[in-house]
Amino acid sequence: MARRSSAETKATILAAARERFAAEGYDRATIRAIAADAAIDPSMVMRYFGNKEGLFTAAADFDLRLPDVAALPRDQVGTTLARHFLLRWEEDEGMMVLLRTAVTSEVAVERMRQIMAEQLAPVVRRLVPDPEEAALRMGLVITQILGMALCRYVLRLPPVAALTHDQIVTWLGPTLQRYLTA
Amino acid sequence: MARRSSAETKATILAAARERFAAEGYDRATIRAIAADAAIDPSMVMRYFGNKEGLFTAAADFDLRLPDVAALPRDQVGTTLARHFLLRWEEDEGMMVLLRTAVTSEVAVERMRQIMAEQLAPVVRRLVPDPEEAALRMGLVITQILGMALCRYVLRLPPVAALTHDQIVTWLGPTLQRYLTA
DNA sequence: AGTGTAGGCCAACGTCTGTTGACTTTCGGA
DNA sequence: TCCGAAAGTCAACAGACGTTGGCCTACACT
Repeated sequence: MARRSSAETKATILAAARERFAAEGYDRATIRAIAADAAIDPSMVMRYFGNKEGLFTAAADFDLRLPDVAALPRDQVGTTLARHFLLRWEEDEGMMVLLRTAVTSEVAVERMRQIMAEQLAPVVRRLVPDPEEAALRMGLVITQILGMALCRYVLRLPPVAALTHDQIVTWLGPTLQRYLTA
Repeated sequence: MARRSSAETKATILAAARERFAAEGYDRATIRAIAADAAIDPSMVMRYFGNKEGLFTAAADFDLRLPDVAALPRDQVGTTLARHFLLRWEEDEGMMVLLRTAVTSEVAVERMRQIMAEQLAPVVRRLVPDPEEAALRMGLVITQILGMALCRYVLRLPPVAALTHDQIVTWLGPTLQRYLTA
């Protein structure tokens, strides 16, 4: 049996962890199950990631890859942002990991605040110079974005899951536009 | 030691369960902890509610108490709904129970779908007669409402938690108005 | 060929969980 | 006064979990 390299195994475990955390949340995603998915012994997970929290931290790391919306025509900010987040949710499991786990784990909430502050806040601040108002605007935007993600990908509420990409962009775009520029 | 009646004990357990489920979610809210809060033996919980799922079902039962928005002036639907949900979130722990647990438990999701269908759908359908369009409108509304509740009460994101009631009504009202009537 | 080391496995630990059944205590009605 | 049902306690079960330490084994380098 060919033996895997350290880096390969680590990547395999991480991929399995991301899937499990995204699908089941922190508590129900057991190390034993993740190890089984990766076709490895549970003790290897500990070797590479220290403990469960370490594994989670590695699995919940991601980049929003936000475009510089301040460079766009001002009236396209809302729809552009809506479309961007929609694609991002569907291609990066890390975002789902964080949303699912943040509800039960204080560590995950802290990580979410951090990502907001580091990745979303600077972009918003380029649109809204006043810091206090920028915080307000960002807060409103995040409620609508996370609300859509929650209902569509986590809860899978039928009327929301049935929406097409174009419908979502058409309806959420103006909302985000108003929250940011009105 | 004065002995409690069956109904009293059951109510005490239920109150403790609601608090624990709302604060910690389904998995972390243990029967032992709930029983301790109610100053009772864990086995009594089983006696009164059968099993953990039965206890949860009882704790997650609640009424949205939606007003008949179709009777209002049409342009006040959005703000009225925003204000109503805001108050409802803050006075009924049952809603928090369901939101927190729905993220990890399929049973809770099913219950949430049911409440939407039974309590929210009829109200929306009085505003939007066409059933297919009513489903679309309701879906949009629920994303914004749950998104706000998630960010404010569960994740406690600072910019969202800092909002006043009036700010929320002022900003979310027009959004809901557009989702329902535009 | 020999050997050190990195990758991997196995068995077990202590703890916590939901759940069960048998036992004890209280109290209201015949 | 007695007695049976109701309210409550106690101890234990079986399973799952995160985590640990010891042991094996294949491979690269001398």
